[in-house]
Amino acid sequence: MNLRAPVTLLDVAQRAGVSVATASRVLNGGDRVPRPELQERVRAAADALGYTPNAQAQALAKSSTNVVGILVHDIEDPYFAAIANGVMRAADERNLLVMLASTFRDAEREIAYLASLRAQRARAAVMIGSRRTDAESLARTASEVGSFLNSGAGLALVSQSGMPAHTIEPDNRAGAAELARSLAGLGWRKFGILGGPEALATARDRRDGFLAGLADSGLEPVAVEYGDFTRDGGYAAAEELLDRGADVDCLFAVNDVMAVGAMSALRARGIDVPGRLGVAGFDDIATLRDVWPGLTTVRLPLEQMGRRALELAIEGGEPSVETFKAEVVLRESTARA
Amino acid sequence: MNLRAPVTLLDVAQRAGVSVATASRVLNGGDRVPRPELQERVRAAADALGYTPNAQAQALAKSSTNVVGILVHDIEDPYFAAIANGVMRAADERNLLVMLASTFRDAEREIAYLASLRAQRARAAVMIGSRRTDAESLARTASEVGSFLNSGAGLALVSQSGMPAHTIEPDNRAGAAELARSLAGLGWRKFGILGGPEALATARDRRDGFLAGLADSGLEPVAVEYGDFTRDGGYAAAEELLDRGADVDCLFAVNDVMAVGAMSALRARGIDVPGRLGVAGFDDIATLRDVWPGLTTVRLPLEQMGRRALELAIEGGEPSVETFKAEVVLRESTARA
DNA sequence: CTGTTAGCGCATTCAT
DNA sequence: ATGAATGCGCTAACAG
Repeated sequence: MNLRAPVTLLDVAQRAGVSVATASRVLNGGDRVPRPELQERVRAAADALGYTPNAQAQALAKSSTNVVGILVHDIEDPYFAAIANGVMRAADERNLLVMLASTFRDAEREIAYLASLRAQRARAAVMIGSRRTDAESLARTASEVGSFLNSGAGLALVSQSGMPAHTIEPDNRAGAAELARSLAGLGWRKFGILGGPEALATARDRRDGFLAGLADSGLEPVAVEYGDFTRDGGYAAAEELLDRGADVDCLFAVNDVMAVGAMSALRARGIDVPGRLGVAGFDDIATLRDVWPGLTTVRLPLEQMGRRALELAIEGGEPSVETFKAEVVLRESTARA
Repeated sequence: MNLRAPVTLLDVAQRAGVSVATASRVLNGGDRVPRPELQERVRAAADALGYTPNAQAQALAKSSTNVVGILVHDIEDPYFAAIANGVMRAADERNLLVMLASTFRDAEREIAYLASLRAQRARAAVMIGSRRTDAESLARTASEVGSFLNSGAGLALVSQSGMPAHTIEPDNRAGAAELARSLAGLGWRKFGILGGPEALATARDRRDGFLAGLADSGLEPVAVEYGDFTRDGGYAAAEELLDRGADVDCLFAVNDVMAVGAMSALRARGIDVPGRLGVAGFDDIATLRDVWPGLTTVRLPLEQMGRRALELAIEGGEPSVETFKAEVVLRESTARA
């Protein structure tokens, strides 16, 4: 009740006329509990004084915390938000506190955050999103990942393989391949691919999968254009491709936000979708399910992937790899007249 | 390097042949630094051993942490994600670690999280989003807020007034009023309002502001329908309003996600926007800027609001109220033929 | 300038 | 069943 009055366990114990040990036992549980009468006395004293255990001290004493970390590239990107949401729900169910960091796609920042989590003695961490395959920074990240693991904490990565930790992989290749076959089945023939940065495994896999799917249908892309893995990247790539005068009838963007950017670019040029050009994306971002024409895409169980990642990170054990299937969702943006 | 080997400051000190105090001084800084030679010895020993300071112990020793908390209703909602992003950027600049909790709109959970932050001795916290004005739970929240503040931590609320802490308020009323006047100026006359839960101040203020703006133009709404503050809420409210056969020519949804839901409902019924019905929202969610027809809305400086909230929370001091202006953004969804 | 020492708040043996 | 004492890892006086 008083201003700035750090009430400690000792205060509570004294007011209740017991030892700190006893107070600790009733307020924390775990151990064999004291006699009912004492319990009440302690509890009464505790909230009379407005006692709040000092989590830092507890952590130090039992050398273990209940905090887990989440690393994402950008929490505003709905893809990451969805996965992070799954991690957070799972954490909440286990009474774990979450430290969330947005790395803004900066490898240095990411490494620094991981180190911070280690300093916090976090119980586990989940890293979401694929890293650029730049040899040097990848090595430095791997090194920090090693230290993290060695500290005894658990770790799981989503969409990033090659690290000695649990891995959750969306089946990007298979999903993209199936999408390609579905699109071909619909009658589309002249495909243009809007790829992401070559350094991102996720972007590469989706492109390659799509290519493989086309091949299955005896087709190959008319054009491939690359851009950032963002809305603006999709917009720019689409413009580029159009400027080059590529003779395409359907565009596949390696993720939904790029696809939406591309649709805006087409609209700006008065190109009707799907009338003159079909458009498809990947992810099935919930927030984008109401765009018009409805975007054909490949659905990923984002939230579940997040949940599972946390479970694996907490469980620890030998590194494992779990793949989550993707499912094609056909909507109006690729409907044939 | 070794598995599960908690390297402590003492280990480093011994290996460097100095005292823990010295080791602490060079590894942490702050104090006057020891002679260069010792510094190197300590640093060398530190990373030879792979030393990582124990943040818990540090916090306990200097009774202060560098963690701040963020409470949002739902991190998947782009509105919250945008504000949280601002908070996180500001935190990053100050080298503060962020604990993020999604309360899933559960008051109990929110209170529990605040208590956890207190237990963690968080330096400050930012609560985003307006709470339901349910008397009892509001009182309990207020109580926990009081405790939090009393613990010496800073606090700032975004979109929630009435608490004895710093407050960031978007100017919902003025923004909605200006939107109403703009729309009226465009020639729209028969307005339907898709309101949010009456218990949410944000939803109420926007509706009331819109009403006031209409009044300024000598108009009043033809119909008002309420729904959840979500995409589905907007969809349902729009259907409801249509089913009642309300004679409207323009719909105002109190936020963008509701507006987008409403647009889908209209589309499902073959109602052209803006041909037969205009539609407007509020927030100017970035992810929705590519919907078609482009959604007329009211832009809020979401990220800046988040940044400012953190600054205020960290600064502490007397509770203040800062209002952020909103700006009408006219797009195709309310264009008159 | 550097080393010694006493807490920080709590969990936990070990006695009683 | 309870209390006393020790240590968790580190910082901050206080000495030397």
